Amino acid sequence: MPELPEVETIVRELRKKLSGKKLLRLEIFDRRLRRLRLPLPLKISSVDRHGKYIVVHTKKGKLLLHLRMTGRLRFAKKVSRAPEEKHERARFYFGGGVILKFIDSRRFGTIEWFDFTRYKWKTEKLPELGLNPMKGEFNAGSLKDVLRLRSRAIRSLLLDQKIVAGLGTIYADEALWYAKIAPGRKSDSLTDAEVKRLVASIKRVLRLAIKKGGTTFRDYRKTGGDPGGYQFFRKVYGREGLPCFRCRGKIKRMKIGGRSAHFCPACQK
DNA sequence: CCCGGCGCCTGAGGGC
DNA sequence: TGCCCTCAGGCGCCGG
Repeated sequence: MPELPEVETIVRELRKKLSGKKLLRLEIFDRRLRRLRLPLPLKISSVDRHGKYIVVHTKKGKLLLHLRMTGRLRFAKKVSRAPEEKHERARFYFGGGVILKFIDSRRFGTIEWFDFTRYKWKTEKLPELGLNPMKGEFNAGSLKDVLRLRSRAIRSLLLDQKIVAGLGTIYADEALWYAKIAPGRKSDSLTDAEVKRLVASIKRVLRLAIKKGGTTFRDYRKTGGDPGGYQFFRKVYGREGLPCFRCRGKIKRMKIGGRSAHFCPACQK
């Protein structure tokens, strides 16, 4: 599941390879993407991340990609005419013989084009996002403010992209473990000290995961096909029944808000 | 407005 | 070995 660190890793690779290049041609293999139309050719000015969205900037508009669950981007040198991999959904051809494949077995991934001439008066279509955890705007004060407005399980709030942009199941669980906060705690019950720990924990785990190139649990790969490395540093995600690295308690898995959360009941309070 | 629940999808994995 | 069932989970949408 690509979350902020995985998307950031991909964005950095795309930025390096695509900045200044021209997108010449687009091939669509999946009916779900058939409505996508681009004013080609398009010169790529830069590549950015917004939460879990990949944003490709051009003068004419923005291309928004979301990998959802199983989406992958893979650079290729030479390709045959038909889709080469089982789940190749689209293919981008750039100048200089650079080819980028969009592969997505579950088909939840999206590619959207926001044309500047049109989206100026249709801004409501752009995804609405909460605090950016990699920026200074994300601090104990700002997080406390949004957490106090609600009374839901903290785990559910952390997954809400309108509250904090970029966390998914893996890093929400990891951050709560570092902060020693139980995932089921009501958001408005957190003390100032706990919110402070949570902010530090989120920043810490995201930074480490970016440094490791993300978590490869199943589908995620970098654009060259290599796996990330954070899975070797995991504290709770996917460690059900194994001993807690902090207190030796047994890691538990529990449904919270319909999604399974991993945590240590002994040391997360 | 807010929240919980469902649907979208397909492959993996468990039970028998 | 093979079949069937459940589960995985980001996010949009719907309805209470």
